[in-house]
Amino acid sequence: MNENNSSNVTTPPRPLERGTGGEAGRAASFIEQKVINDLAEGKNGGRFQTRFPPEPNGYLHIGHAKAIALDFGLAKKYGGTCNLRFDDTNPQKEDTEYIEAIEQDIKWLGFQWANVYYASDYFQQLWDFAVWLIKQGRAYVDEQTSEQIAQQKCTTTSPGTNSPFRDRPVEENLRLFEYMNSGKCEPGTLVLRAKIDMAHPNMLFRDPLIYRVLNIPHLKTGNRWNAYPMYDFTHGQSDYLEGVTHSWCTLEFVEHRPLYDLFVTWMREWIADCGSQAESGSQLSTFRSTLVAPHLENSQLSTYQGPRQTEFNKLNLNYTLMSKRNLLALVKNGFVSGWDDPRMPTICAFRRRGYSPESIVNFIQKIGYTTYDALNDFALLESAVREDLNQRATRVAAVINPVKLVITNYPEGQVEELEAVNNPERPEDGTHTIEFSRELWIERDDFQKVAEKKFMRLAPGKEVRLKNAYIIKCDEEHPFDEDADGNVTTIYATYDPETRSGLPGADRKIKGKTLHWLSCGHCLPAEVRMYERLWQVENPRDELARLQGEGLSAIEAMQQMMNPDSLHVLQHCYIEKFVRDMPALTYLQFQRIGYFNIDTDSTPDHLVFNKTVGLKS
RNA sequence: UGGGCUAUGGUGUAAUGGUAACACUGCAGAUUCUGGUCCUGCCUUUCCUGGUUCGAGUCCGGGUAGCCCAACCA
Repeated sequence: MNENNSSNVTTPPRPLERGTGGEAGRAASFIEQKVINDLAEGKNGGRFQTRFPPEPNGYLHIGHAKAIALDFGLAKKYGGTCNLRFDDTNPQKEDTEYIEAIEQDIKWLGFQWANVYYASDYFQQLWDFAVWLIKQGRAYVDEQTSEQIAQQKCTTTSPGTNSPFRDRPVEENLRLFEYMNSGKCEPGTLVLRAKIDMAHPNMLFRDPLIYRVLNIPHLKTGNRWNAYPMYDFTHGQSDYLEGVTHSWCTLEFVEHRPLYDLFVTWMREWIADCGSQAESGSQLSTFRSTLVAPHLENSQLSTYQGPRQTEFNKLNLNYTLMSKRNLLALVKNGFVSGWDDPRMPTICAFRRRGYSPESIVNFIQKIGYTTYDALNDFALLESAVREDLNQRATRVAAVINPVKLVITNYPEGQVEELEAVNNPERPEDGTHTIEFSRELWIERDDFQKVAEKKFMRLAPGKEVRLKNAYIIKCDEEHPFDEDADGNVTTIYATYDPETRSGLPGADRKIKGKTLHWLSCGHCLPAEVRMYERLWQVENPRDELARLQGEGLSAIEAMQQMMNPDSLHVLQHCYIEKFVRDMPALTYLQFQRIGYFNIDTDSTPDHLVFNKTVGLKS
């Protein structure tokens, strides 16, 4: 190999500002402002703790990246801690596959958790708390069907009515709650409900279900539990038990906040009550430190004011469907090749597609955090990825729609080694060698039999420069061969030996542009996968709802919205030998075409590339 | 026929009662051995309506529009 070949073919990640907003010139979001204020006021003794709480029921998508950048990003920026907590309260949808993928994606994005917790870690405390609520007369076992319960909750516009089981005696409630968890209780027959207000304007307060029977083994707790707590009865309490100070979530949870606060308040009462029944002060202290935020010092516990939920707008992107449920349907129905199909909005898909983690995080910074339900233009994301890849991608020549070009005055059998810059944005990345010879591949699009008005590339009698090589001129007498259908099969040109890049004669100015090219005898065949948007409608979320409202199934609606041309596999492409042994996911720029990366399917004997995003044109 | 949240150029975001700005998109130009990058310029903005105030995008009232809530999902 040539000495010029640079050793750092894969460009190392640039050091990057990881703060969430607040960089020079950028105002802090309202969320960040609250953190700044809380810390300035010395709330929670100056302690600051967040959590990222995914349910392990699917892969993370770019919407999660927005939450991740906030939860982890602000914790890091302001000296707090962020824990990863799996909200694993529904064993019917959860899988360890997802747990591993979620951890991998968070790390890939460049963030670190302090601890990994599971909501299921607190099942015992939640159970004990529920028992206490029953004893307090604040919870009861209902044995109506879900339809009956729904009917009694009534509609958003009119008050509900009480369950006939609302005033069941405490002893009976305790017995039935125990039975719910026995494994003998038929799922769907009994639920535990909090006794609040069936006429409350907030539907969530109409005696919410807090425990249901599933009789399904749990990833973490196995067969220990058969009755499982619901989200609203778990989330705030988990935050509290962990010592979370700032609990951030998306806007659809705004009306959950009063319930969140209520259950946290009740839990404080329960803990205080347990404490008052303890026999001595030291036991109380022991009890508190075991139960509440075990990692916290007593002094930190004493200043802990409890978690505060704040909501921000989730990420919506045009031409993108984000909900995990629908992404799962795409995978299950084979509409895409998997969770990491490069057309998916998942983190793993963006990784495979060639997006850098920095570009995703930068995009998140740019769109910010507000309480407005925005629909972001995908161009904002593409601009972020181009900005980052322009700095780091290794430039190579690839011809994706080849046509043969013969340099008629170049000696047959002669081969020259020329120098190509790896990245003009980073001279320190060095150069590599390319071969020039009589027969070359160029892009079919770079030649026109009769040049259009603004066409500045190759055409009969016209001059262009071949990148890093010579100025050539297309023959006027016999410029090309064509087949019976008029397709050009070979183009003929002559080169000007004085104009080789680096020679004095190379400075000659010509009208034509600079073309990329490959020597036929010195390049490799390649498969290139070109992607377009998966959806043809700008707002798939709303359109899906609309079509389903018209009676279509989700599958039918998705088929109707899907872009039939979202994937083009180009089998007969050529690329420089330079890339042959580069690792999968290497960031590349195919000069004059776009940013590409090496697919995870690629092998040295069968190179496969994904189009990340095109160059601006 | 209830409750909650929201409204600033085509898109997103800022302006914390005091000159409406930044990025993206689009258009035009300059430079260019990538029709890329870099550089220059341009286009386009406070939902409506009352009020408070010396002064309102910002505060208040009334409209209008959009989103969320009637899962044994999270």
